Amino acid sequence: MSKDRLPSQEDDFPAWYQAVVRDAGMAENGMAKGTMIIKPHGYAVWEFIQSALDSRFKATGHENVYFPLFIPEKLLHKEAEHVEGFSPELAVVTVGGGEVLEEPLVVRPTSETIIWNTYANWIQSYRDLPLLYNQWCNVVRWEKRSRLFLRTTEFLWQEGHTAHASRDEAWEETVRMLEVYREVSEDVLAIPVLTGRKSESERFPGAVETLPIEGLMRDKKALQCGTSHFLGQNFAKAYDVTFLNEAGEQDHPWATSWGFSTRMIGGTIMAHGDDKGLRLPPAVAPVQVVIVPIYRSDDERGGVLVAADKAKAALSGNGIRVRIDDRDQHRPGFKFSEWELKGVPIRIEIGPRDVEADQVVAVSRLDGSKQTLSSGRVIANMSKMLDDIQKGLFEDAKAFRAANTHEATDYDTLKAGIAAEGGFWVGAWCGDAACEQKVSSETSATIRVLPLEPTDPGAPCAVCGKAGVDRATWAKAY
RNA sequence: CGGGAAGUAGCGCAGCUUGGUAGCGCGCCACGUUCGGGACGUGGAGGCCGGGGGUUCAAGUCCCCCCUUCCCGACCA
Repeated sequence: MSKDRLPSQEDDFPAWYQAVVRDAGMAENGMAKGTMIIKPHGYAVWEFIQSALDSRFKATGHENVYFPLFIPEKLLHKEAEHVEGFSPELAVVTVGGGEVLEEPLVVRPTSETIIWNTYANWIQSYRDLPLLYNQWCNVVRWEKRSRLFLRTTEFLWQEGHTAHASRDEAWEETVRMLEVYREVSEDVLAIPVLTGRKSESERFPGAVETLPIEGLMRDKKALQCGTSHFLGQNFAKAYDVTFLNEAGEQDHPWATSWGFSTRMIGGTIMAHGDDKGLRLPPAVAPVQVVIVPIYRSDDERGGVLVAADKAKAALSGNGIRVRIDDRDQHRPGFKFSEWELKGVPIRIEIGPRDVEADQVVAVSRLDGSKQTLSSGRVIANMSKMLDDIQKGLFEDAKAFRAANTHEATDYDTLKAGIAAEGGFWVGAWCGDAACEQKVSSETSATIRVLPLEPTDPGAPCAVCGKAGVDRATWAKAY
Protein backbone atom coordinates (compact mmCIF):
# COMPACT_ATOMS: atom_id res chain seq x y z
CA MET A 1 0.00 0.00 0.00
CA SER A 2 1.28 3.43 -0.74
CA LYS A 3 -0.82 5.97 1.03
CA ASP A 4 1.38 8.92 1.67
CA ARG A 5 -0.49 11.75 3.16
CA LEU A 6 -0.46 14.59 5.52
CA PRO A 7 -1.90 13.63 8.89
CA SER A 8 -5.67 13.46 9.30
CA GLN A 9 -6.37 14.75 5.90
CA GLU A 10 -7.81 11.83 4.11
CA ASP A 11 -10.59 11.70 6.67
CA ASP A 12 -11.05 15.37 7.43
CA PHE A 13 -10.01 17.13 4.27
CA PRO A 14 -10.06 14.73 1.32
CA ALA A 15 -9.24 17.44 -1.19
CA TRP A 16 -5.98 18.29 0.56
CA TYR A 17 -4.90 14.73 0.26
CA GLN A 18 -5.60 14.63 -3.44
CA ALA A 19 -3.80 17.88 -4.01
CA VAL A 20 -0.76 16.80 -2.08
CA VAL A 21 -0.44 13.47 -3.76
CA ARG A 22 -0.95 14.89 -7.22
CA ASP A 23 1.05 18.04 -7.02
CA ALA A 24 2.76 18.97 -3.82
CA GLY A 25 4.83 15.85 -3.30
CA MET A 26 4.69 12.32 -2.01
CA ALA A 27 6.95 9.60 -0.75
CA GLU A 28 7.48 6.62 -3.01
CA ASN A 29 7.62 2.95 -2.29
CA GLY A 30 10.78 0.93 -2.36
CA MET A 31 12.99 3.72 -1.05
CA ALA A 32 14.36 4.38 2.41
CA LYS A 33 11.55 4.49 4.91
CA GLY A 34 10.24 7.92 5.67
CA THR A 35 12.02 9.68 2.83
CA MET A 36 10.19 11.97 0.47
CA ILE A 37 10.28 13.05 -3.12
CA ILE A 38 9.22 16.63 -3.61
CA LYS A 39 7.55 17.25 -6.96
CA PRO A 40 7.99 20.49 -8.91
CA HIS A 41 4.91 22.24 -7.52
CA GLY A 42 5.93 21.65 -3.91
CA TYR A 43 9.57 22.38 -4.57
CA ALA A 44 8.70 25.69 -6.15
CA VAL A 45 6.93 26.64 -2.92
CA TRP A 46 10.11 25.74 -1.05
CA GLU A 47 12.15 27.97 -3.37
CA PHE A 48 9.98 30.95 -2.50
CA ILE A 49 10.38 30.16 1.20
CA GLN A 50 14.14 29.88 0.71
CA SER A 51 14.37 33.17 -1.05
CA ALA A 52 12.24 34.96 1.56
CA LEU A 53 14.47 33.65 4.33
CA ASP A 54 17.74 34.11 2.53
CA SER A 55 17.13 37.73 1.65
CA ARG A 56 16.37 38.42 5.32
CA PHE A 57 19.51 36.61 6.41
CA LYS A 58 21.58 38.72 4.07
CA ALA A 59 19.84 41.85 5.26
CA THR A 60 20.86 41.04 8.84
CA GLY A 61 24.49 40.50 7.91
CA HIS A 62 24.62 36.73 7.50
CA GLU A 63 26.58 34.78 4.89
CA ASN A 64 26.11 31.29 3.53
CA VAL A 65 28.63 28.50 4.06
CA TYR A 66 28.72 24.75 3.58
CA PHE A 67 29.93 22.01 5.93
CA PRO A 68 30.24 18.25 5.30
CA LEU A 69 27.36 15.80 5.40
CA PHE A 70 29.41 13.22 7.33
CA ILE A 71 30.38 13.82 10.93
CA PRO A 72 32.98 11.57 12.58
CA GLU A 73 31.23 9.91 15.48
CA LYS A 74 33.81 11.10 18.01
CA LEU A 75 33.18 14.71 17.12
CA LEU A 76 29.53 14.32 17.90
CA HIS A 77 30.20 12.92 21.33
CA LYS A 78 31.83 15.97 22.81
CA GLU A 79 28.64 17.70 23.87
CA ALA A 80 26.98 15.30 26.30
CA GLU A 81 23.36 16.53 26.20
CA HIS A 82 23.49 16.96 22.46
CA VAL A 83 24.59 13.37 21.87
CA GLU A 84 22.09 11.99 24.31
CA GLY A 85 19.34 13.88 22.52
CA PHE A 86 20.26 12.83 19.01
CA SER A 87 21.74 9.35 19.42
CA PRO A 88 18.47 7.48 19.03
CA GLU A 89 17.80 9.02 15.65
CA LEU A 90 21.19 8.88 13.98
CA ALA A 91 21.99 7.24 10.67
CA VAL A 92 25.53 5.88 10.88
CA VAL A 93 27.80 4.91 7.99
CA THR A 94 30.09 2.01 8.89
CA VAL A 95 31.34 0.96 5.47
CA GLY A 96 33.06 3.13 2.89
CA GLY A 97 34.61 2.08 -0.38
CA GLY A 98 33.87 -1.52 0.43
CA GLU A 99 35.81 -1.50 3.70
CA VAL A 100 34.69 -1.27 7.28
CA LEU A 101 35.53 2.22 8.51
CA GLU A 102 37.85 2.62 11.47
CA GLU A 103 35.54 5.23 12.83
CA PRO A 104 31.89 5.32 11.89
CA LEU A 105 30.54 8.45 10.21
CA VAL A 106 27.28 9.95 11.34
CA VAL A 107 25.02 11.54 8.75
CA ARG A 108 24.38 15.00 10.18
CA PRO A 109 21.12 15.34 12.10
CA THR A 110 22.13 19.00 12.53
CA SER A 111 25.56 20.57 12.27
CA GLU A 112 26.42 22.23 15.58
CA THR A 113 29.13 19.68 16.29
CA ILE A 114 31.05 19.82 13.03
CA ILE A 115 30.66 23.57 12.80
CA TRP A 116 31.85 24.30 16.33
CA ASN A 117 34.73 21.91 15.84
CA THR A 118 35.71 24.11 12.91
CA TYR A 119 34.98 27.40 14.65
CA ALA A 120 37.76 26.49 17.08
CA ASN A 121 40.20 27.24 14.25
CA TRP A 122 38.40 30.31 13.03
CA ILE A 123 38.08 32.18 16.30
CA GLN A 124 41.12 33.61 18.07
CA SER A 125 40.21 37.15 18.94
CA TYR A 126 37.15 39.26 19.66
CA ARG A 127 38.00 40.81 16.30
CA ASP A 128 36.98 37.55 14.63
CA LEU A 129 33.51 37.87 16.10
CA PRO A 130 30.70 37.72 15.43
CA LEU A 131 30.55 34.83 13.01
CA LEU A 132 27.19 35.04 11.27
CA TYR A 133 26.93 31.97 9.07
CA ASN A 134 24.09 29.96 7.61
CA GLN A 135 23.97 26.83 5.53
CA TRP A 136 21.34 25.35 3.24
CA CYS A 137 21.49 21.59 3.34
CA ASN A 138 19.76 18.30 4.02
CA VAL A 139 19.82 16.51 7.35
CA VAL A 140 18.79 13.01 8.43
CA ARG A 141 16.93 12.04 11.56
CA TRP A 142 15.82 8.45 11.85
CA GLU A 143 12.48 9.08 13.51
CA LYS A 144 10.41 6.18 14.69
CA ARG A 145 7.55 7.49 12.66
CA SER A 146 7.45 9.78 9.67
CA ARG A 147 4.73 12.01 8.24
CA LEU A 148 4.76 13.50 4.78
CA PHE A 149 6.48 16.91 4.89
CA LEU A 150 6.09 17.28 8.66
CA ARG A 151 8.53 14.61 9.79
CA THR A 152 10.50 12.92 7.09
CA THR A 153 13.68 10.96 7.69
CA GLU A 154 15.62 13.28 5.42
CA PHE A 155 14.65 16.90 5.05
CA LEU A 156 15.91 20.14 3.58
CA TRP A 157 16.44 23.18 5.75
CA GLN A 158 18.67 26.05 6.57
CA GLU A 159 20.65 26.09 9.78
CA GLY A 160 22.25 29.26 11.03
CA HIS A 161 25.22 29.05 13.41
CA THR A 162 26.54 32.20 14.96
CA ALA A 163 29.26 32.98 17.46
CA HIS A 164 29.38 36.13 19.57
CA ALA A 165 31.67 37.85 22.03
CA SER A 166 29.02 38.47 24.64
CA ARG A 167 25.98 36.84 26.13
CA ASP A 168 23.77 39.81 25.36
CA GLU A 169 24.79 39.92 21.73
CA ALA A 170 24.06 36.21 21.29
CA TRP A 171 20.71 36.55 23.00
CA GLU A 172 19.81 39.48 20.75
CA GLU A 173 20.72 37.37 17.75
CA THR A 174 18.53 34.51 19.00
CA VAL A 175 15.57 36.83 19.36
CA ARG A 176 16.31 38.58 16.07
CA MET A 177 16.21 35.32 14.12
CA LEU A 178 13.03 34.26 15.91
CA GLU A 179 11.55 37.50 14.63
CA VAL A 180 12.74 36.74 11.10
CA TYR A 181 10.95 33.40 11.31
CA ARG A 182 7.80 35.03 12.65
CA GLU A 183 7.87 37.50 9.80
CA VAL A 184 8.33 34.85 7.11
CA SER A 185 5.60 32.68 8.62
CA GLU A 186 3.12 35.49 8.92
CA ASP A 187 3.93 37.80 6.01
CA VAL A 188 4.97 35.21 3.45
CA LEU A 189 3.21 31.99 4.41
CA ALA A 190 0.24 33.78 6.02
CA ILE A 191 0.47 31.53 9.07
CA PRO A 192 0.02 33.40 12.37
CA VAL A 193 2.42 32.08 14.99
CA LEU A 194 2.96 32.30 18.71
CA THR A 195 6.49 33.16 19.74
CA GLY A 196 8.19 32.58 23.06
CA ARG A 197 10.38 30.00 24.73
CA LYS A 198 10.23 26.26 25.30
CA SER A 199 10.04 24.56 28.66
CA GLU A 200 13.17 22.75 29.75
CA SER A 201 11.87 19.36 28.65
CA GLU A 202 11.16 20.61 25.13
CA ARG A 203 14.50 22.31 24.64
CA PHE A 204 16.95 21.47 21.87
CA PRO A 205 19.63 19.14 23.26
CA GLY A 206 22.53 21.35 24.32
CA ALA A 207 20.59 24.62 24.26
CA VAL A 208 20.15 27.03 27.14
CA GLU A 209 16.94 28.41 25.65
CA THR A 210 14.89 27.28 22.66
CA LEU A 211 12.63 29.88 21.09
CA PRO A 212 9.98 28.49 18.76
CA ILE A 213 7.31 29.86 16.51
CA GLU A 214 4.15 27.79 16.85
CA GLY A 215 1.30 27.72 14.35
CA LEU A 216 -2.12 26.11 14.54
CA MET A 217 -3.18 23.78 11.73
CA ARG A 218 -6.75 23.31 10.45
CA ASP A 219 -7.09 20.08 12.38
CA LYS A 220 -6.44 22.04 15.57
CA LYS A 221 -3.01 20.62 16.21
CA ALA A 222 0.03 22.81 16.74
CA LEU A 223 3.05 22.81 14.50
CA GLN A 224 6.48 24.04 15.51
CA CYS A 225 7.32 26.06 12.45
CA GLY A 226 10.84 27.19 13.17
CA THR A 227 13.23 27.46 16.10
CA SER A 228 15.96 29.76 17.28
CA HIS A 229 18.28 28.42 19.97
CA PHE A 230 20.38 30.27 22.48
CA LEU A 231 23.24 27.85 23.08
CA GLY A 232 25.13 29.83 25.70
CA GLN A 233 28.74 28.71 25.88
CA ASN A 234 27.92 24.99 25.85
CA PHE A 235 29.26 24.18 22.42
CA ALA A 236 32.20 26.56 22.70
CA LYS A 237 33.27 24.77 25.86
CA ALA A 238 32.68 21.30 24.46
CA TYR A 239 34.74 22.05 21.34
CA ASP A 240 37.31 24.09 23.17
CA VAL A 241 36.65 27.33 21.34
CA THR A 242 38.27 30.30 23.04
CA PHE A 243 39.11 33.87 22.12
CA LEU A 244 40.96 36.80 23.60
CA ASN A 245 38.42 39.43 24.56
CA GLU A 246 38.81 43.19 24.56
CA ALA A 247 40.03 43.09 28.16
CA GLY A 248 42.80 40.73 27.11
CA GLU A 249 41.30 37.67 28.85
CA GLN A 250 40.58 34.24 27.43
CA ASP A 251 36.85 33.67 27.04
CA HIS A 252 34.40 31.29 25.35
CA PRO A 253 32.20 32.71 22.61
CA TRP A 254 28.42 32.62 22.91
CA ALA A 255 26.44 30.70 20.33
CA THR A 256 23.09 30.62 18.58
CA SER A 257 21.62 28.25 16.04
CA TRP A 258 18.33 28.43 14.17
CA GLY A 259 16.52 26.37 11.56
CA PHE A 260 13.55 26.40 9.22
CA SER A 261 12.70 23.39 7.08
CA THR A 262 10.64 21.84 4.30
CA ARG A 263 8.20 20.99 7.07
CA MET A 264 6.73 24.37 6.29
CA ILE A 265 5.55 23.29 2.86
CA GLY A 266 3.33 20.93 4.83
CA GLY A 267 2.53 23.65 7.34
CA THR A 268 1.35 25.94 4.57
CA ILE A 269 -0.86 23.24 3.12
CA MET A 270 -2.32 22.34 6.51
CA ALA A 271 -2.86 25.88 7.71
CA HIS A 272 -4.82 27.04 4.67
CA GLY A 273 -6.29 24.02 2.90
CA ASP A 274 -10.05 23.67 2.56
CA ASP A 275 -12.56 21.22 1.12
CA LYS A 276 -11.63 22.18 -2.41
CA GLY A 277 -7.93 21.59 -1.96
CA LEU A 278 -4.97 23.82 -1.29
CA ARG A 279 -5.06 27.56 -0.88
CA LEU A 280 -1.57 28.86 -1.46
CA PRO A 281 -0.55 32.31 -0.30
CA PRO A 282 0.25 34.39 -3.41
CA ALA A 283 3.76 35.05 -2.09
CA VAL A 284 4.68 31.38 -2.47
CA ALA A 285 2.26 30.28 -5.19
CA PRO A 286 4.21 28.94 -8.19
CA VAL A 287 1.30 30.07 -10.34
CA GLN A 288 -0.47 33.15 -9.01
CA VAL A 289 -2.96 33.58 -11.80
CA VAL A 290 -4.24 30.89 -14.11
CA ILE A 291 -6.08 31.89 -17.25
CA VAL A 292 -8.73 29.44 -18.41
CA PRO A 293 -9.86 30.14 -21.96
CA ILE A 294 -13.41 29.08 -22.83
CA TYR A 295 -14.50 28.32 -26.34
CA ARG A 296 -16.68 26.04 -28.45
CA SER A 297 -15.46 26.37 -32.00
CA ASP A 298 -12.07 26.90 -33.57
CA ASP A 299 -13.24 30.37 -34.42
CA GLU A 300 -13.92 31.23 -30.81
CA ARG A 301 -10.74 29.51 -29.76
CA GLY A 302 -8.61 31.84 -31.85
CA GLY A 303 -10.13 35.03 -30.48
CA VAL A 304 -10.16 33.82 -26.90
CA LEU A 305 -6.53 32.73 -26.98
CA VAL A 306 -5.42 36.04 -28.41
CA ALA A 307 -7.14 37.79 -25.51
CA ALA A 308 -5.61 35.31 -23.06
CA ASP A 309 -2.12 35.88 -24.44
CA LYS A 310 -2.60 39.60 -24.17
CA ALA A 311 -3.71 39.36 -20.56
CA LYS A 312 -0.83 37.05 -19.75
CA ALA A 313 1.73 39.36 -21.33
CA ALA A 314 0.37 42.33 -19.42
CA LEU A 315 0.40 40.51 -16.08
CA SER A 316 3.79 38.86 -16.61
CA GLY A 317 5.20 42.25 -17.45
CA ASN A 318 4.10 43.32 -13.99
CA GLY A 319 5.89 40.49 -12.27
CA ILE A 320 2.86 38.29 -11.76
CA ARG A 321 3.30 34.56 -12.32
CA VAL A 322 0.71 33.61 -14.91
CA ARG A 323 -0.16 30.45 -16.75
CA ILE A 324 -2.64 29.85 -19.54
CA ASP A 325 -4.36 26.48 -19.39
CA ASP A 326 -5.00 25.91 -23.09
CA ARG A 327 -5.22 22.13 -22.91
CA ASP A 328 -7.81 20.95 -25.39
CA GLN A 329 -8.49 17.64 -23.71
CA HIS A 330 -10.23 19.18 -20.71
CA ARG A 331 -13.36 21.26 -20.44
CA PRO A 332 -13.41 24.46 -18.40
CA GLY A 333 -15.22 22.96 -15.41
CA PHE A 334 -12.52 20.36 -15.02
CA LYS A 335 -9.81 22.98 -15.18
CA PHE A 336 -11.54 25.16 -12.58
CA SER A 337 -11.58 22.30 -10.11
CA GLU A 338 -8.07 21.23 -10.84
CA TRP A 339 -6.51 24.64 -10.31
CA GLU A 340 -8.53 25.10 -7.14
CA LEU A 341 -7.11 21.80 -5.95
CA LYS A 342 -3.61 23.08 -6.63
CA GLY A 343 -4.29 26.25 -4.70
CA VAL A 344 -3.79 28.87 -7.42
CA PRO A 345 -4.90 32.18 -5.84
CA ILE A 346 -6.69 33.69 -8.84
CA ARG A 347 -8.42 32.23 -11.86
CA ILE A 348 -9.20 34.36 -14.88
CA GLU A 349 -11.88 33.12 -17.23
CA ILE A 350 -11.94 34.44 -20.77
CA GLY A 351 -14.73 33.32 -23.10
CA PRO A 352 -16.39 34.64 -26.24
CA ARG A 353 -18.69 36.91 -24.23
CA ASP A 354 -15.65 38.47 -22.56
CA VAL A 355 -13.78 38.96 -25.78
CA GLU A 356 -16.80 40.72 -27.18
CA ALA A 357 -17.12 43.01 -24.16
CA ASP A 358 -13.35 43.45 -23.76
CA GLN A 359 -13.40 42.12 -20.22
CA VAL A 360 -12.35 39.13 -18.10
CA VAL A 361 -13.87 37.30 -15.14
CA ALA A 362 -11.60 36.95 -12.11
CA VAL A 363 -12.28 34.44 -9.34
CA SER A 364 -10.57 34.46 -5.96
CA ARG A 365 -9.47 31.20 -4.38
CA LEU A 366 -9.77 32.83 -0.97
CA ASP A 367 -13.56 32.73 -0.94
CA GLY A 368 -14.66 31.93 -4.49
CA SER A 369 -15.84 35.49 -5.12
CA LYS A 370 -16.15 36.50 -8.76
CA GLN A 371 -15.75 39.84 -10.44
CA THR A 372 -15.85 41.11 -13.98
CA LEU A 373 -13.04 43.44 -14.96
CA SER A 374 -12.53 45.47 -18.09
CA SER A 375 -9.35 44.44 -19.86
CA GLY A 376 -7.73 47.78 -19.14
CA ARG A 377 -8.25 47.36 -15.39
CA VAL A 378 -6.90 43.83 -15.12
CA ILE A 379 -3.37 44.64 -14.05
CA ALA A 380 -4.23 47.13 -11.33
CA ASN A 381 -6.92 44.83 -10.00
CA MET A 382 -4.79 41.70 -10.08
CA SER A 383 -2.07 43.12 -7.85
CA LYS A 384 -4.65 44.29 -5.37
CA MET A 385 -6.50 40.99 -5.48
CA LEU A 386 -3.30 39.07 -4.81
CA ASP A 387 -2.58 41.36 -1.86
CA ASP A 388 -6.07 40.88 -0.53
CA ILE A 389 -5.79 37.11 -0.79
CA GLN A 390 -2.44 37.11 0.99
CA LYS A 391 -3.95 39.17 3.81
CA GLY A 392 -7.22 37.28 3.72
CA LEU A 393 -5.53 33.94 4.26
CA PHE A 394 -3.65 35.39 7.21
CA GLU A 395 -6.84 36.85 8.67
CA ASP A 396 -8.68 33.56 8.15
CA ALA A 397 -5.94 31.67 9.94
CA LYS A 398 -5.87 34.22 12.74
CA ALA A 399 -9.62 34.02 13.20
CA PHE A 400 -9.37 30.25 13.22
CA ARG A 401 -6.68 30.37 15.86
CA ALA A 402 -8.66 32.84 17.97
CA ALA A 403 -11.71 30.58 17.77
CA ASN A 404 -9.58 27.67 18.90
CA THR A 405 -7.68 29.29 21.74
CA HIS A 406 -9.16 28.73 25.18
CA GLU A 407 -8.43 29.61 28.78
CA ALA A 408 -7.51 26.76 31.07
CA THR A 409 -8.44 27.65 34.62
CA ASP A 410 -8.28 24.22 36.23
CA TYR A 411 -7.14 20.75 35.36
CA ASP A 412 -10.57 19.31 34.54
CA THR A 413 -11.18 22.07 32.04
CA LEU A 414 -7.74 21.65 30.52
CA LYS A 415 -7.93 17.89 30.20
CA ALA A 416 -11.48 17.74 28.91
CA GLY A 417 -10.89 20.69 26.62
CA ILE A 418 -7.83 19.22 24.99
CA ALA A 419 -9.64 15.95 24.38
CA ALA A 420 -12.87 17.49 23.12
CA GLU A 421 -11.85 20.72 21.42
CA GLY A 422 -8.19 20.57 20.54
CA GLY A 423 -6.54 23.89 19.78
CA PHE A 424 -4.48 26.04 22.13
CA TRP A 425 -5.15 25.99 25.87
CA VAL A 426 -3.63 28.85 27.78
CA GLY A 427 -3.24 28.86 31.54
CA ALA A 428 -1.02 29.35 34.53
CA TRP A 429 1.77 26.87 35.24
CA CYS A 430 3.75 26.43 38.43
CA GLY A 431 6.91 25.66 36.46
CA ASP A 432 7.12 22.16 37.88
CA ALA A 433 8.15 19.47 35.39
CA ALA A 434 5.86 17.02 37.17
CA CYS A 435 2.80 19.05 36.21
CA GLU A 436 4.03 19.29 32.64
CA GLN A 437 4.58 15.54 32.58
CA LYS A 438 1.14 14.86 34.00
CA VAL A 439 -0.56 16.81 31.23
CA SER A 440 1.43 15.21 28.47
CA SER A 441 0.92 11.66 29.71
CA GLU A 442 -2.78 12.09 30.37
CA THR A 443 -3.74 14.23 27.38
CA SER A 444 -0.79 13.90 25.00
CA ALA A 445 -0.71 17.69 24.81
CA THR A 446 2.54 19.49 25.58
CA ILE A 447 3.52 23.02 26.49
CA ARG A 448 4.12 24.55 23.10
CA VAL A 449 5.32 27.91 24.23
CA LEU A 450 5.95 30.09 27.29
CA PRO A 451 6.29 33.88 27.22
CA LEU A 452 9.77 35.06 26.30
CA GLU A 453 10.20 36.36 29.84
CA PRO A 454 8.45 34.50 32.67
CA THR A 455 5.19 36.31 33.30
CA ASP A 456 3.27 36.31 36.54
CA PRO A 457 0.05 34.65 35.42
CA GLY A 458 -1.84 35.95 38.41
CA ALA A 459 -3.57 32.63 38.88
CA PRO A 460 -2.84 29.23 40.40
CA CYS A 461 -1.29 26.49 38.26
CA ALA A 462 -3.96 24.98 36.03
CA VAL A 463 -2.62 21.53 36.80
CA CYS A 464 -1.82 21.41 40.51
CA GLY A 465 -3.31 24.60 41.91
CA LYS A 466 -0.03 25.79 43.46
CA ALA A 467 1.14 29.32 42.77
CA GLY A 468 1.53 29.94 39.04
CA VAL A 469 4.86 31.34 37.89
CA ASP A 470 4.46 31.22 34.13
CA ARG A 471 1.78 31.44 31.52
CA ALA A 472 1.80 28.32 29.35
CA THR A 473 0.14 27.42 26.07
CA TRP A 474 -0.72 23.73 25.75
CA ALA A 475 -1.69 21.86 22.61
CA LYS A 476 -1.40 18.56 20.86
CA ALA A 477 1.24 18.91 18.23
CA TYR A 478 2.99 17.34 15.29
C1' C B 1 9.46 -1.47 19.81
C1' G B 2 4.03 -2.57 21.30
C1' G B 3 -1.47 -2.67 19.36
C1' G B 4 -4.52 -2.82 14.84
C1' A B 5 -5.21 -3.34 9.41
C1' A B 6 -3.82 -4.07 4.34
C1' G B 7 -0.96 -6.06 -0.09
C1' U B 8 -5.19 -8.13 -6.95
C1' A B 9 -3.94 -3.18 -13.85
C1' G B 10 -0.80 3.49 -13.36
C1' C B 11 -4.42 4.93 -8.98
C1' G B 12 -8.74 3.45 -5.81
C1' C B 13 -11.00 -1.15 -4.86
C1' A B 14 -14.34 -5.94 -5.32
C1' G B 15 -13.64 -11.15 -5.65
C1' C B 16 -11.68 -15.19 -0.58
C1' U B 17 -16.84 -17.17 3.77
C1' U B 18 -18.56 -21.93 -0.07
C1' G B 19 -11.46 -23.53 -4.70
C1' G B 20 -13.44 -24.18 -11.18
C1' U B 21 -11.76 -18.95 -17.77
C1' A B 22 -9.08 -12.16 -13.66
C1' G B 23 -13.34 -8.18 -12.42
C1' C B 24 -15.29 -2.86 -11.42
C1' G B 25 -14.45 2.62 -11.18
C1' C B 26 -10.95 6.37 -12.43
C1' G B 27 -6.91 7.22 -15.56
C1' C B 28 -4.52 5.95 -20.48
C1' C B 29 -4.99 5.22 -26.38
C1' A B 30 -8.33 5.89 -31.05
C1' C B 31 -12.66 8.03 -33.36
C1' G B 32 -17.08 10.97 -32.93
C1' U B 33 -20.28 14.31 -30.33
C1' U B 34 -19.30 18.03 -26.51
C1' C B 35 -16.99 22.69 -24.04
C1' G B 36 -19.22 29.62 -18.94
C1' G B 37 -18.35 24.43 -12.69
C1' G B 38 -15.08 17.95 -12.56
C1' A B 39 -18.94 15.67 -20.35
C1' C B 40 -20.73 11.36 -23.09
C1' G B 41 -20.81 7.28 -26.74
C1' U B 42 -18.24 3.30 -29.24
C1' G B 43 -13.88 0.52 -29.62
C1' G B 44 -9.03 -0.69 -27.39
C1' A B 45 -4.26 -1.41 -24.46
C1' G B 46 -2.86 -2.74 -19.73
C1' G B 47 -2.18 -8.49 -14.40
C1' C B 48 4.19 -13.45 -11.80
C1' C B 49 -3.51 -11.67 -7.59
C1' G B 50 3.59 -9.18 -2.38
C1' G B 51 7.26 -13.76 -2.09
C1' G B 52 8.19 -18.97 -0.86
C1' G B 53 6.38 -23.67 0.55
C1' G B 54 2.19 -27.01 1.16
C1' U B 55 -3.03 -29.33 0.38
C1' U B 56 -5.82 -30.43 -4.29
C1' C B 57 -7.42 -33.02 -10.68
C1' A B 58 -7.56 -27.59 -9.95
C1' A B 59 -5.44 -22.07 -5.46
C1' G B 60 -6.35 -14.82 -6.00
C1' U B 61 -9.54 -18.02 -2.78
C1' C B 62 -7.65 -23.18 2.08
C1' C B 63 -2.93 -24.14 5.50
C1' C B 64 2.29 -22.70 7.10
C1' C B 65 6.49 -19.35 6.80
C1' C B 66 8.56 -14.79 5.16
C1' C B 67 8.56 -9.68 3.17
C1' U B 68 6.49 -4.90 2.69
C1' U B 69 3.27 -0.84 3.63
C1' C B 70 -0.36 1.97 6.28
C1' C B 71 -3.01 3.48 10.88
C1' C B 72 -2.87 4.20 16.55
C1' G B 73 0.93 4.71 20.56
C1' A B 74 6.22 5.65 22.61
C1' C B 75 10.41 9.23 20.10
C1' C B 76 10.82 13.96 17.45
C1' A B 77 11.64 20.06 13.47
